[in-house]
Amino acid sequence: MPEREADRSVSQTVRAQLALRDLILSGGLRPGERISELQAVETTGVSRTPVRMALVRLEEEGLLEAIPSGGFMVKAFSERDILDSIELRGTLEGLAARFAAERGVSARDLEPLKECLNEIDGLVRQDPISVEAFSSYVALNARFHPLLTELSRSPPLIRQIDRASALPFASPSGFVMAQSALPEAHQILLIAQDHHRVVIDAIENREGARAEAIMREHARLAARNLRLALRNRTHLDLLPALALIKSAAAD
Amino acid sequence: MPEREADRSVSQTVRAQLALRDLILSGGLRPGERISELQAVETTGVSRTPVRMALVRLEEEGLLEAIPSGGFMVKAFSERDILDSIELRGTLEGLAARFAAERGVSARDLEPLKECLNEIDGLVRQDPISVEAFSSYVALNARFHPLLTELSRSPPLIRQIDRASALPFASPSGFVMAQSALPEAHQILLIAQDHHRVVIDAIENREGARAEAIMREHARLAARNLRLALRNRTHLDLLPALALIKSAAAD
DNA sequence: CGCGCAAGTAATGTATACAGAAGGTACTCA
DNA sequence: TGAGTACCTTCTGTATACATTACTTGCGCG
Repeated sequence: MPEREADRSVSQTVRAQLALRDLILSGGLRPGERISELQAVETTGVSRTPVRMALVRLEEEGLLEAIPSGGFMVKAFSERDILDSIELRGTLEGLAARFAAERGVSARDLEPLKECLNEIDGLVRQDPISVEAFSSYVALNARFHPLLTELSRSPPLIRQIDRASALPFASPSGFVMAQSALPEAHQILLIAQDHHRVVIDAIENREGARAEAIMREHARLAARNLRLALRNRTHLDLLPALALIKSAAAD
Repeated sequence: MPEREADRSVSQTVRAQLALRDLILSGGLRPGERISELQAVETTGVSRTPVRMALVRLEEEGLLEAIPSGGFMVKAFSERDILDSIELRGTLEGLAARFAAERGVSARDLEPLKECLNEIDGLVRQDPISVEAFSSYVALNARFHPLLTELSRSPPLIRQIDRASALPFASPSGFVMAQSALPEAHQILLIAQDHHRVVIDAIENREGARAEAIMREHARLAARNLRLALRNRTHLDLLPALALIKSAAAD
Protein backbone atom coordinates (compact mmCIF):
# COMPACT_ATOMS: atom_id res chain seq x y z
CA MET A 1 0.00 0.00 0.00
CA PRO A 2 1.26 3.49 -0.72
CA GLU A 3 2.43 5.33 2.32
CA ARG A 4 4.14 8.45 1.13
CA GLU A 5 4.33 11.53 3.29
CA ALA A 6 4.29 9.77 6.66
CA ASP A 7 1.41 7.73 7.94
CA ARG A 8 -1.87 8.46 6.37
CA SER A 9 -3.56 6.75 9.29
CA VAL A 10 -2.75 9.30 11.98
CA SER A 11 -4.45 12.65 12.01
CA GLN A 12 -2.73 15.77 10.77
CA THR A 13 -3.06 17.22 14.25
CA VAL A 14 -1.07 14.37 15.81
CA ARG A 15 1.50 14.56 13.06
CA ALA A 16 1.97 18.29 13.64
CA GLN A 17 2.15 17.74 17.39
CA LEU A 18 4.87 15.12 17.04
CA ALA A 19 6.85 17.15 14.54
CA LEU A 20 6.70 20.31 16.65
CA ARG A 21 7.53 18.46 19.85
CA ASP A 22 10.59 16.92 18.24
CA LEU A 23 11.60 20.29 16.91
CA ILE A 24 11.32 21.88 20.35
CA LEU A 25 13.06 19.09 22.25
CA SER A 26 15.86 18.87 19.74
CA GLY A 27 16.54 22.52 20.32
CA GLY A 28 15.38 23.66 16.91
CA LEU A 29 13.55 26.50 18.61
CA ARG A 30 15.12 28.63 21.29
CA PRO A 31 13.31 29.03 24.63
CA GLY A 32 11.34 32.25 24.63
CA GLU A 33 11.17 32.24 20.88
CA ARG A 34 7.77 32.88 19.37
CA ILE A 35 6.40 30.08 17.23
CA SER A 36 4.93 31.44 14.05
CA GLU A 37 1.98 29.44 12.80
CA LEU A 38 2.94 29.95 9.19
CA GLN A 39 6.46 28.82 9.90
CA ALA A 40 5.06 25.77 11.65
CA VAL A 41 2.86 25.12 8.63
CA GLU A 42 5.96 25.05 6.45
CA THR A 43 7.97 22.75 8.69
CA THR A 44 5.16 20.31 9.39
CA GLY A 45 3.56 20.36 5.98
CA VAL A 46 0.02 20.45 7.35
CA SER A 47 -2.49 23.24 7.32
CA ARG A 48 -2.96 25.95 9.90
CA THR A 49 -5.94 24.37 11.61
CA PRO A 50 -4.20 21.20 12.82
CA VAL A 51 -1.10 23.26 13.60
CA ARG A 52 -3.16 25.45 15.91
CA MET A 53 -4.64 22.37 17.55
CA ALA A 54 -1.15 20.96 18.06
CA LEU A 55 0.05 24.23 19.57
CA VAL A 56 -2.80 24.25 22.07
CA ARG A 57 -2.05 20.67 23.08
CA LEU A 58 1.67 21.39 23.42
CA GLU A 59 0.79 24.30 25.65
CA GLU A 60 -1.26 22.03 27.90
CA GLU A 61 1.62 19.58 27.79
CA GLY A 62 3.81 22.30 29.24
CA LEU A 63 6.26 22.74 26.38
CA LEU A 64 4.76 26.00 25.18
CA GLU A 65 3.57 29.14 26.86
CA ALA A 66 0.76 31.34 25.61
CA ILE A 67 1.71 34.90 24.75
CA PRO A 68 -0.87 37.33 26.15
CA SER A 69 -1.17 39.18 22.88
CA GLY A 70 -1.66 35.92 21.00
CA GLY A 71 0.32 32.96 19.82
CA PHE A 72 2.78 30.75 21.68
CA MET A 73 6.43 30.70 22.62
CA VAL A 74 8.78 27.93 23.67
CA LYS A 75 8.82 27.64 27.42
CA ALA A 76 12.06 28.11 29.31
CA PHE A 77 12.83 26.07 32.42
CA SER A 78 15.26 26.71 35.22
CA GLU A 79 17.18 23.90 36.87
CA ARG A 80 14.98 24.46 39.90
CA ASP A 81 11.88 24.02 37.75
CA ILE A 82 13.11 20.64 36.64
CA LEU A 83 14.02 19.53 40.15
CA ASP A 84 10.60 20.62 41.35
CA SER A 85 8.91 18.75 38.52
CA ILE A 86 10.75 15.60 39.57
CA GLU A 87 9.78 16.06 43.22
CA LEU A 88 6.22 16.65 42.06
CA ARG A 89 6.17 13.47 40.06
CA GLY A 90 7.61 11.56 42.98
CA THR A 91 4.94 12.94 45.28
CA LEU A 92 2.19 11.84 42.91
CA GLU A 93 3.71 8.41 42.41
CA GLY A 94 3.98 8.18 46.16
CA LEU A 95 0.29 8.90 46.47
CA ALA A 96 -0.44 6.23 43.89
CA ALA A 97 1.66 3.69 45.79
CA ARG A 98 -0.11 4.60 49.03
CA PHE A 99 -3.51 4.19 47.41
CA ALA A 100 -2.43 0.81 46.08
CA ALA A 101 -1.22 -0.28 49.51
CA GLU A 102 -4.26 1.00 51.37
CA ARG A 103 -6.80 -0.37 48.93
CA GLY A 104 -5.02 -3.61 48.32
CA VAL A 105 -4.06 -5.24 45.06
CA SER A 106 -4.51 -8.79 43.86
CA ALA A 107 -1.62 -11.12 43.13
CA ARG A 108 -2.82 -11.10 39.56
CA ASP A 109 -2.36 -7.33 39.30
CA LEU A 110 1.15 -7.59 40.70
CA GLU A 111 2.23 -10.25 38.24
CA PRO A 112 3.31 -8.00 35.35
CA LEU A 113 5.21 -5.77 37.78
CA LYS A 114 7.13 -8.69 39.20
CA GLU A 115 7.95 -9.83 35.71
CA CYS A 116 9.41 -6.39 35.07
CA LEU A 117 11.46 -6.62 38.23
CA ASN A 118 12.86 -10.01 37.32
CA GLU A 119 13.86 -8.78 33.89
CA ILE A 120 15.56 -5.76 35.40
CA ASP A 121 17.38 -8.04 37.82
CA GLY A 122 18.87 -9.83 34.87
CA LEU A 123 20.24 -6.52 33.62
CA VAL A 124 21.68 -5.10 36.80
CA ARG A 125 23.54 -8.32 37.52
CA GLN A 126 26.03 -7.30 34.85
CA ASP A 127 29.06 -5.32 35.96
CA PRO A 128 29.85 -3.11 34.20
CA ILE A 129 26.54 -2.56 32.48
CA SER A 130 26.54 -2.25 28.71
CA VAL A 131 24.90 0.64 26.91
CA GLU A 132 22.38 -1.77 25.45
CA ALA A 133 21.51 -2.93 28.94
CA PHE A 134 20.87 0.68 29.85
CA SER A 135 18.49 1.03 26.94
CA SER A 136 16.70 -2.11 28.05
CA TYR A 137 16.50 -0.73 31.55
CA VAL A 138 14.93 2.46 30.26
CA ALA A 139 12.32 0.43 28.41
CA LEU A 140 11.55 -1.76 31.40
CA ASN A 141 11.46 1.21 33.73
CA ALA A 142 9.06 2.95 31.37
CA ARG A 143 6.85 -0.14 31.63
CA PHE A 144 7.11 -0.50 35.40
CA HIS A 145 6.11 3.00 36.42
CA PRO A 146 2.79 3.21 34.57
CA LEU A 147 1.91 -0.26 35.84
CA LEU A 148 2.60 0.88 39.38
CA THR A 149 0.55 4.02 38.86
CA GLU A 150 -2.38 1.94 37.67
CA LEU A 151 -2.33 -0.09 40.86
CA SER A 152 -3.88 2.95 42.52
CA ARG A 153 -7.02 2.31 40.47
CA SER A 154 -7.65 6.06 40.58
CA PRO A 155 -8.37 7.60 37.17
CA PRO A 156 -7.96 11.19 38.38
CA LEU A 157 -4.57 10.40 39.88
CA ILE A 158 -3.42 8.40 36.87
CA ARG A 159 -4.38 11.28 34.65
CA GLN A 160 -2.47 13.77 36.75
CA ILE A 161 0.62 11.59 36.85
CA ASP A 162 0.50 11.25 33.08
CA ARG A 163 0.41 15.00 32.78
CA ALA A 164 3.22 15.45 35.27
CA SER A 165 5.36 12.92 33.40
CA ALA A 166 4.70 14.48 30.01
CA LEU A 167 7.62 16.85 30.40
CA PRO A 168 10.54 14.71 29.25
CA PHE A 169 12.79 15.76 32.09
CA ALA A 170 10.11 14.90 34.65
CA SER A 171 9.39 11.43 33.34
CA PRO A 172 10.62 8.41 35.28
CA SER A 173 13.12 7.57 32.54
CA GLY A 174 14.19 11.10 31.81
CA PHE A 175 17.69 10.96 33.24
CA VAL A 176 18.52 7.29 33.21
CA MET A 177 20.52 7.56 30.02
CA ALA A 178 22.47 10.49 31.40
CA GLN A 179 23.38 8.24 34.27
CA SER A 180 24.94 5.69 31.92
CA ALA A 181 27.96 7.94 31.49
CA LEU A 182 28.56 8.32 35.20
CA PRO A 183 30.98 6.26 37.30
CA GLU A 184 28.21 5.77 39.87
CA ALA A 185 25.97 4.31 37.17
CA HIS A 186 25.82 0.74 38.38
CA GLN A 187 25.35 1.68 41.99
CA ILE A 188 22.46 4.02 41.24
CA LEU A 189 20.77 1.36 39.13
CA LEU A 190 21.04 -1.16 41.95
CA ILE A 191 19.47 1.31 44.35
CA ALA A 192 16.69 2.16 41.93
CA GLN A 193 15.87 -1.50 41.49
CA ASP A 194 15.86 -1.96 45.27
CA HIS A 195 13.31 0.87 45.47
CA HIS A 196 11.19 -1.01 42.96
CA ARG A 197 11.29 -4.15 45.07
CA VAL A 198 10.62 -2.27 48.29
CA VAL A 199 7.56 -0.48 46.98
CA ILE A 200 6.04 -3.73 45.76
CA ASP A 201 6.78 -5.32 49.12
CA ALA A 202 5.20 -2.38 50.92
CA ILE A 203 2.11 -2.54 48.77
CA GLU A 204 1.75 -6.27 49.34
CA ASN A 205 1.96 -5.72 53.09
CA ARG A 206 -0.49 -2.82 53.01
CA GLU A 207 2.17 -0.44 54.31
CA GLY A 208 0.87 2.78 52.81
CA ALA A 209 3.26 5.24 54.44
CA ARG A 210 6.26 3.13 53.50
CA ALA A 211 5.14 2.74 49.90
CA GLU A 212 4.62 6.48 49.63
CA ALA A 213 7.97 7.40 51.16
CA ILE A 214 9.97 5.05 48.99
CA MET A 215 8.45 6.36 45.78
CA ARG A 216 9.27 9.89 46.79
CA GLU A 217 12.84 8.90 47.44
CA HIS A 218 12.92 6.94 44.21
CA ALA A 219 12.13 10.04 42.20
CA ARG A 220 14.96 11.85 43.92
CA LEU A 221 17.37 9.51 42.16
CA ALA A 222 16.42 11.33 38.98
CA ALA A 223 17.25 14.61 40.66
CA ARG A 224 20.65 13.20 41.65
CA ASN A 225 21.26 12.04 38.10
CA LEU A 226 20.41 15.46 36.77
CA ARG A 227 22.73 17.23 39.17
CA LEU A 228 25.58 14.83 38.47
CA ALA A 229 25.11 15.10 34.72
CA LEU A 230 25.07 18.89 34.85
CA ARG A 231 28.16 19.03 37.04
CA ASN A 232 30.12 16.54 34.97
CA ARG A 233 28.89 18.17 31.79
CA THR A 234 29.59 14.91 29.98
CA HIS A 235 27.18 13.21 27.67
CA LEU A 236 24.73 16.07 27.91
CA ASP A 237 23.96 15.23 24.31
CA LEU A 238 22.07 12.23 25.66
CA LEU A 239 19.54 14.67 27.05
CA PRO A 240 18.11 16.72 24.22
CA ALA A 241 15.44 18.08 26.52
CA LEU A 242 18.05 20.15 28.30
CA ALA A 243 17.88 22.56 25.40
CA LEU A 244 14.97 24.03 27.30
CA ILE A 245 17.02 24.96 30.36
CA LYS A 246 17.47 28.67 30.80
CA SER A 247 21.03 29.27 31.93
CA ALA A 248 22.78 26.05 31.05
CA ALA A 249 23.08 24.47 27.60
CA ALA A 250 22.71 26.98 24.77
CA ASP A 251 26.21 26.72 23.41
CA MET B 1 -20.43 52.26 23.85
CA PRO B 2 -22.57 49.53 22.36
CA GLU B 3 -22.05 46.15 23.91
CA ARG B 4 -24.64 43.87 22.42
CA GLU B 5 -24.05 40.14 22.23
CA ALA B 6 -21.86 39.85 25.30
CA ASP B 7 -18.43 41.39 25.65
CA ARG B 8 -16.70 42.19 22.47
CA SER B 9 -13.43 42.31 24.35
CA VAL B 10 -13.08 38.62 25.17
CA SER B 11 -12.30 36.16 22.45
CA GLN B 12 -14.94 33.93 20.95
CA THR B 13 -13.00 30.94 22.20
CA VAL B 14 -13.20 32.07 25.81
CA ARG B 15 -16.85 32.93 25.42
CA ALA B 16 -17.58 29.46 24.05
CA GLN B 17 -15.53 27.87 26.80
CA LEU B 18 -17.44 29.71 29.52
CA ALA B 19 -20.81 28.99 27.95
CA LEU B 20 -20.09 25.31 27.49
CA ARG B 21 -18.64 24.94 30.96
CA ASP B 22 -21.72 26.51 32.49
CA LEU B 23 -23.91 24.27 30.39
CA ILE B 24 -22.06 21.16 31.54
CA LEU B 25 -21.89 22.11 35.21
CA SER B 26 -25.52 23.13 35.30
CA GLY B 27 -26.43 19.69 34.09
CA GLY B 28 -27.59 20.81 30.68
CA LEU B 29 -25.66 17.90 29.18
CA ARG B 30 -25.86 14.41 30.63
CA PRO B 31 -22.62 12.62 31.52
CA GLY B 32 -21.60 10.34 28.68
CA GLU B 33 -23.56 12.41 26.23
CA ARG B 34 -21.77 13.30 23.03
CA ILE B 35 -21.33 17.00 22.43
CA SER B 36 -22.18 17.86 18.87
CA GLU B 37 -20.13 20.73 17.54
CA LEU B 38 -23.01 22.10 15.52
CA GLN B 39 -25.26 21.98 18.53
CA ALA B 40 -22.56 23.81 20.51
CA VAL B 41 -22.37 26.38 17.72
CA GLU B 42 -26.09 27.02 18.12
CA THR B 43 -26.03 27.34 21.89
CA THR B 44 -22.91 29.50 22.07
CA GLY B 45 -23.53 31.59 18.98
CA VAL B 46 -19.93 31.42 17.82
CA SER B 47 -18.44 29.59 14.88
CA ARG B 48 -17.12 26.06 14.80
CA THR B 49 -13.46 26.98 15.06
CA PRO B 50 -13.60 28.63 18.49
CA VAL B 51 -16.05 25.95 19.61
CA ARG B 52 -13.50 23.29 18.75
CA MET B 53 -10.83 25.21 20.61
CA ALA B 54 -13.08 25.45 23.64
CA LEU B 55 -13.81 21.72 23.50
CA VAL B 56 -10.10 20.89 23.46
CA ARG B 57 -9.50 23.15 26.45
CA LEU B 58 -12.43 21.69 28.35
CA GLU B 59 -11.02 18.25 27.72
CA GLU B 60 -7.69 19.30 29.19
CA GLU B 61 -9.63 20.84 32.05
CA GLY B 62 -11.09 17.42 32.72
CA LEU B 63 -14.74 18.13 32.06
CA LEU B 64 -14.81 16.38 28.70
CA GLU B 65 -13.48 13.11 27.42
CA ALA B 66 -12.32 12.47 23.87
CA ILE B 67 -14.24 9.84 21.97
CA PRO B 68 -11.84 7.54 20.09
CA SER B 69 -13.78 7.85 16.89
CA GLY B 70 -13.79 11.61 17.18
CA GLY B 71 -15.49 14.35 19.12
CA PHE B 72 -16.04 14.72 22.85
CA MET B 73 -18.46 13.60 25.51
CA VAL B 74 -19.27 14.87 28.97
CA LYS B 75 -17.14 13.08 31.51
CA ALA B 76 -18.80 11.07 34.25
CA PHE B 77 -17.33 10.94 37.74
CA SER B 78 -17.85 8.45 40.50
CA GLU B 79 -17.98 9.52 44.12
CA ARG B 80 -14.61 7.84 44.52
CA ASP B 81 -13.20 9.92 41.66
CA ILE B 82 -14.21 13.08 43.46
CA LEU B 83 -12.80 11.95 46.79
CA ASP B 84 -9.54 11.03 45.06
CA SER B 85 -9.41 14.39 43.34
CA ILE B 86 -9.74 16.08 46.71
CA GLU B 87 -7.01 13.92 48.24
CA LEU B 88 -4.88 14.72 45.21
CA ARG B 89 -5.38 18.42 45.63
CA GLY B 90 -4.57 18.15 49.31
CA THR B 91 -1.37 16.27 48.53
CA LEU B 92 -0.26 18.94 46.10
CA GLU B 93 -1.14 21.77 48.46
CA GLY B 94 0.76 19.88 51.12
CA LEU B 95 3.81 19.80 48.89
CA ALA B 96 3.44 23.52 48.26
CA ALA B 97 3.26 24.20 51.99
CA ARG B 98 6.32 22.04 52.59
CA PHE B 99 8.26 23.87 49.89
CA ALA B 100 7.27 27.17 51.44
CA ALA B 101 8.40 26.01 54.88
CA GLU B 102 11.66 24.52 53.69
CA ARG B 103 12.60 27.42 51.47
CA GLY B 104 11.40 30.09 53.82
CA VAL B 105 9.11 33.00 53.18
CA SER B 106 9.47 36.64 54.07
CA ALA B 107 7.15 38.43 56.47
CA ARG B 108 6.11 40.56 53.53
CA ASP B 109 4.91 37.51 51.60
CA LEU B 110 2.89 36.31 54.58
CA GLU B 111 1.14 39.62 55.06
CA PRO B 112 -1.75 39.12 52.61
CA LEU B 113 -2.35 35.64 54.00
CA LYS B 114 -2.59 36.94 57.54
CA GLU B 115 -5.00 39.59 56.40
CA CYS B 116 -7.14 36.84 54.96
CA LEU B 117 -7.01 34.96 58.23
CA ASN B 118 -8.04 37.98 60.25
CA GLU B 119 -11.00 38.62 57.98
CA ILE B 120 -12.07 35.00 58.25
CA ASP B 121 -11.79 35.25 62.02
CA GLY B 122 -14.30 38.04 61.93
CA LEU B 123 -16.71 35.74 60.13
CA VAL B 124 -16.37 32.58 62.15
CA ARG B 125 -16.90 34.50 65.41
CA GLN B 126 -20.59 34.66 64.53
CA ASP B 127 -22.79 31.87 65.87
CA PRO B 128 -24.82 30.86 64.01
CA ILE B 129 -23.20 31.94 60.78
CA SER B 130 -25.33 33.71 58.22
CA VAL B 131 -25.53 32.60 54.63
CA GLU B 132 -23.86 35.85 53.59
CA ALA B 133 -21.00 35.07 55.94
CA PHE B 134 -20.63 31.73 54.22
CA SER B 135 -20.39 33.45 50.85
CA SER B 136 -17.76 35.77 52.26
CA TYR B 137 -15.89 32.78 53.63
CA VAL B 138 -15.91 31.14 50.21
CA ALA B 139 -14.45 34.28 48.67
CA LEU B 140 -11.76 34.62 51.32
CA ASN B 141 -10.94 30.93 51.16
CA ALA B 142 -10.62 31.22 47.39
CA ARG B 143 -8.14 34.03 47.98
CA PHE B 144 -6.17 32.25 50.71
CA HIS B 145 -5.44 29.00 48.91
CA PRO B 146 -3.80 30.43 45.78
CA LEU B 147 -1.75 32.77 47.97
CA LEU B 148 -0.56 29.78 49.97
CA THR B 149 0.25 27.87 46.81
CA GLU B 150 2.34 30.75 45.55
CA LEU B 151 4.45 30.71 48.70
CA SER B 152 6.06 27.58 47.24
CA ARG B 153 7.58 29.79 44.53
CA SER B 154 7.47 26.77 42.26
CA PRO B 155 5.89 27.48 38.87
CA PRO B 156 5.56 23.79 37.93
CA LEU B 157 3.79 23.01 41.19
CA ILE B 158 1.56 26.07 41.00
CA ARG B 159 0.58 25.08 37.50
CA GLN B 160 -0.26 21.54 38.55
CA ILE B 161 -2.32 22.71 41.51
CA ASP B 162 -4.25 25.04 39.25
CA ARG B 163 -5.03 22.15 36.99
CA ALA B 164 -6.01 19.91 39.88
CA SER B 165 -8.30 22.60 41.24
CA ALA B 166 -9.95 23.27 37.90
CA LEU B 167 -12.53 20.59 38.49
CA PRO B 168 -15.14 22.42 40.55
CA PHE B 169 -15.59 19.60 43.03
CA ALA B 170 -11.83 19.42 43.62
CA SER B 171 -11.35 23.12 44.25
CA PRO B 172 -10.73 24.32 47.80
CA SER B 173 -14.10 26.04 47.90
CA GLY B 174 -16.03 23.33 46.15
CA PHE B 175 -18.04 22.04 49.07
CA VAL B 176 -18.06 24.91 51.48
CA MET B 177 -21.52 26.05 50.42
CA ALA B 178 -22.87 22.52 50.83
CA GLN B 179 -21.62 22.67 54.35
CA SER B 180 -23.72 25.74 55.10
CA ALA B 181 -26.82 23.56 55.29
CA LEU B 182 -25.30 21.15 57.78
CA PRO B 183 -25.73 21.28 61.56
CA GLU B 184 -21.96 20.81 61.92
CA ALA B 185 -21.37 23.87 59.74
CA HIS B 186 -19.92 26.20 62.33
CA GLN B 187 -17.71 23.57 63.86
CA ILE B 188 -16.20 22.58 60.52
CA LEU B 189 -15.52 26.20 59.68
CA LEU B 190 -13.71 26.71 62.96
CA ILE B 191 -11.56 23.67 62.28
CA ALA B 192 -10.79 24.79 58.74
CA GLN B 193 -9.72 28.18 59.97
CA ASP B 194 -7.52 26.54 62.60
CA HIS B 195 -5.85 24.57 59.80
CA HIS B 196 -5.19 27.85 58.02
CA ARG B 197 -3.53 29.29 61.12
CA VAL B 198 -1.54 26.14 61.78
CA VAL B 199 -0.11 25.93 58.27
CA ILE B 200 1.04 29.53 58.41
CA ASP B 201 2.60 28.90 61.80
CA ALA B 202 4.35 25.81 60.50
CA ILE B 203 5.68 27.66 57.48
CA GLU B 204 6.97 30.51 59.66
CA ASN B 205 8.80 28.00 61.85
CA ARG B 206 10.19 26.09 58.88
CA GLU B 207 8.32 22.95 59.91
CA GLY B 208 7.95 21.33 56.50
CA ALA B 209 6.48 18.00 57.54
CA ARG B 210 3.90 19.69 59.74
CA ALA B 211 2.89 22.15 57.05
CA GLU B 212 2.49 19.31 54.58
CA ALA B 213 0.46 17.13 56.92
CA ILE B 214 -1.94 19.85 57.93
CA MET B 215 -2.75 20.78 54.33
CA ARG B 216 -3.50 17.17 53.54
CA GLU B 217 -5.85 16.99 56.47
CA HIS B 218 -7.33 20.33 55.52
CA ALA B 219 -8.39 18.99 52.14
CA ARG B 220 -10.06 16.04 53.84
CA LEU B 221 -12.56 18.48 55.32
CA ALA B 222 -13.89 18.87 51.79
CA ALA B 223 -14.24 15.11 51.56
CA ARG B 224 -16.17 15.12 54.83
CA ASN B 225 -18.43 17.87 53.54
CA LEU B 226 -19.11 15.93 50.39
CA ARG B 227 -19.99 12.75 52.26
CA LEU B 228 -22.25 14.59 54.69
CA ALA B 229 -23.99 16.45 51.90
CA LEU B 230 -24.57 13.28 49.93
CA ARG B 231 -25.91 11.42 52.97
CA ASN B 232 -28.19 14.22 54.07
CA ARG B 233 -29.24 14.81 50.49
CA THR B 234 -30.24 18.32 51.48
CA HIS B 235 -29.29 21.42 49.58
CA LEU B 236 -27.67 19.39 46.85
CA ASP B 237 -28.89 22.17 44.58
CA LEU B 238 -26.06 24.26 46.01
CA LEU B 239 -23.67 21.95 44.19
CA PRO B 240 -24.42 22.08 40.49
CA ALA B 241 -21.23 20.17 39.75
CA LEU B 242 -22.75 17.05 41.23
CA ALA B 243 -24.69 16.68 38.00
CA LEU B 244 -21.52 14.98 36.78
CA ILE B 245 -21.65 12.19 39.35
CA LYS B 246 -22.45 8.82 37.89
CA SER B 247 -24.82 7.08 40.26
CA ALA B 248 -26.14 9.90 42.40
CA ALA B 249 -28.00 13.01 41.24
CA ALA B 250 -29.74 12.46 37.91
CA ASP B 251 -33.31 13.00 39.07
C1' DC C 1 19.79 63.48 17.94
C1' DG C 2 15.97 61.38 20.32
C1' DC C 3 11.25 60.55 20.96
C1' DG C 4 6.71 59.86 19.19
C1' DC C 5 3.34 58.93 15.86
C1' DA C 6 1.61 56.91 11.80
C1' DA C 7 1.37 53.73 8.19
C1' DG C 8 2.41 49.40 6.32
C1' DT C 9 3.13 44.62 7.08
C1' DA C 10 2.58 40.34 9.15
C1' DA C 11 0.47 37.31 12.26
C1' DT C 12 -3.39 35.65 14.87
C1' DG C 13 -8.51 34.90 15.57
C1' DT C 14 -12.60 33.65 13.18
C1' DA C 15 -15.71 31.92 9.76
C1' DT C 16 -16.96 28.77 6.31
C1' DA C 17 -16.59 25.36 2.64
C1' DC C 18 -15.33 20.68 1.50
C1' DA C 19 -14.02 15.87 2.02
C1' DG C 20 -13.91 11.67 4.37
C1' DA C 21 -15.56 8.75 7.88
C1' DA C 22 -18.69 7.03 11.36
C1' DG C 23 -23.16 5.74 12.73
C1' DG C 24 -27.91 4.84 12.10
C1' DT C 25 -31.74 2.99 9.58
C1' DA C 26 -34.18 0.42 6.48
C1' DC C 27 -34.50 -3.30 3.56
C1' DT C 28 -33.49 -7.91 2.10
C1' DC C 29 -32.28 -12.57 2.61
C1' DA C 30 -31.83 -16.68 5.29
C1' DT D 1 -38.16 -13.09 12.96
C1' DG D 2 -33.41 -12.05 13.27
C1' DA D 3 -29.16 -10.88 11.32
C1' DG D 4 -26.47 -8.72 7.88
C1' DT D 5 -25.61 -5.37 4.42
C1' DA D 6 -26.03 -1.25 1.89
C1' DC D 7 -27.24 3.32 1.63
C1' DC D 8 -28.00 7.67 3.53
C1' DT D 9 -27.48 11.11 6.87
C1' DT D 10 -24.71 13.60 9.95
C1' DC D 11 -20.74 14.44 12.09
C1' DT D 12 -15.84 15.54 12.54
C1' DG D 13 -11.22 16.71 10.47
C1' DT D 14 -8.96 19.75 7.35
C1' DA D 15 -8.08 23.55 4.38
C1' DT D 16 -8.45 28.23 3.18
C1' DA D 17 -10.20 32.93 2.91
C1' DC D 18 -11.12 37.11 5.53
C1' DA D 19 -10.87 40.57 9.16
C1' DT D 20 -8.90 42.51 13.02
C1' DT D 21 -5.22 43.28 15.91
C1' DA D 22 -0.38 43.70 17.10
C1' DC D 23 4.19 44.81 15.81
C1' DT D 24 7.73 47.08 13.25
C1' DT D 25 9.76 50.45 10.56
C1' DG D 26 10.33 54.88 8.83
C1' DC D 27 9.48 59.61 8.83
C1' DG D 28 8.65 63.98 10.97
C1' DC D 29 8.76 67.05 14.70
C1' DG D 30 10.63 68.83 18.92
